[in-house]
Amino acid sequence: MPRTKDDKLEKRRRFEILEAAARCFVRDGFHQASMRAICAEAGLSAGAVYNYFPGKDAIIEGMVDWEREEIDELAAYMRDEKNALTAVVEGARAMVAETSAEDAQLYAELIAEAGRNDAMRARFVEADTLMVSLLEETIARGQKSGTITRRQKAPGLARMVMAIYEGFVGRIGPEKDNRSKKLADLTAEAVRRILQP
Amino acid sequence: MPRTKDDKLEKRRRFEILEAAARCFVRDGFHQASMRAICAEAGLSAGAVYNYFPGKDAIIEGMVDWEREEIDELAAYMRDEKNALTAVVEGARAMVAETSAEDAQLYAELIAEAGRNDAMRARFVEADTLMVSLLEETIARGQKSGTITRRQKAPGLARMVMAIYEGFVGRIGPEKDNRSKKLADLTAEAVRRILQP
DNA sequence: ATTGATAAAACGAACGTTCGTTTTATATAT
DNA sequence: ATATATAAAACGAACGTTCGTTTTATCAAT
Repeated sequence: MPRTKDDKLEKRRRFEILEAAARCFVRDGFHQASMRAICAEAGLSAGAVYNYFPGKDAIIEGMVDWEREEIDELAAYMRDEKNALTAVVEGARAMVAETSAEDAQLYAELIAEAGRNDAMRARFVEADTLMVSLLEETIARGQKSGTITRRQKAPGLARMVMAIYEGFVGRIGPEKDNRSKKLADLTAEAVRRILQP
Repeated sequence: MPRTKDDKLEKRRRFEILEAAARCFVRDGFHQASMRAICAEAGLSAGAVYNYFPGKDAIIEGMVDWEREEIDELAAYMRDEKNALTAVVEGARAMVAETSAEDAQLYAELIAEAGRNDAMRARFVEADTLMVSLLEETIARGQKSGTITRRQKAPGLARMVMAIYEGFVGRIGPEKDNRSKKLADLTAEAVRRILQP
């Protein structure tokens, strides 16, 4: 009898490879990290890794999808929070607070890559649009209930919030003071100033 | 008797090579752009290029210094403008308005590279610190004269402005609406909301 | 015995860089 | 003026390495 294929094992292996690759990418960048290094980090041989992914590009593309999961979590939180202003302000704070230096670096790599790799761009813009839509929706809700200013339309406000959030994530790198709580507080404060009536 | 060395030519050639390299880097990224492609783009042979730069790393590092020049221009404008609030708001607007899609892409590459290349990091942080200091100084001036809110200290406000500016530069990529005037207007509006009393 | 998973070795292609050579331009000597 | 000497500038083939990937051999489990 043949050895039976174990789906659980396959999922776990794929995830382990992606995690190992992420560590390599943070350290060396997408195109300086070698497949050899990724295989070594995953504790597997080249042949094994190529059984789980068709090539390096597929591994790189796998990095984008993690972002989607975070957005889904954020969406769940923001839709549960009744006060729309609080939802956006605390959502932004949490997103910055939960971003490690490694996450920020990987995110920077993704942005750079999305600018010139069509497959990555498509996935990245998709996630971005989802995020902006979520913000617009929540902000419009707040404008209706009066907790958020009506002096600017929701799409414009959403883009401001998005810029602030991404801008502060970008600042995790240069700021030597690594306590991201400070940055998260500033994020929340800035978003609140933008949105409050 | 020998031909004398032409300093003018040397400066110009170096600049031409950096410009050619920038086009390649925008198209392919720092580590996917080959020296061959850069040489071809510059219209020179490999040997010629290596007469002007010791290697690829030196060319990559040359990219950072352009940022410094922009900051110096901004500093000149902000120090001339008497109204500190106007200086910061319009400075931020101009910086976003004058950033092309190619500039934004190159900037994204720089950020990613600075995160893992020590030489680049040092140059990048230096420019970043200069920019934050300029903002702090101008904001403090505005707080003294009363055109800028005193509810938050200058360092915090400076970091908010910085995040907004960089956040909107980052949005040049994902936003399909390429007219950056819209983004520049949003930038100015957001900065004004953060700073006004 | 047969099948799938893994390891290890090997592949051609492309990389950054080097270096011996050729071309180009100019200052002097005739 | 012309010819010559000389250094700057550019060329481009070739180097050794390393890349992503493929092939081959071995192991473990049915």
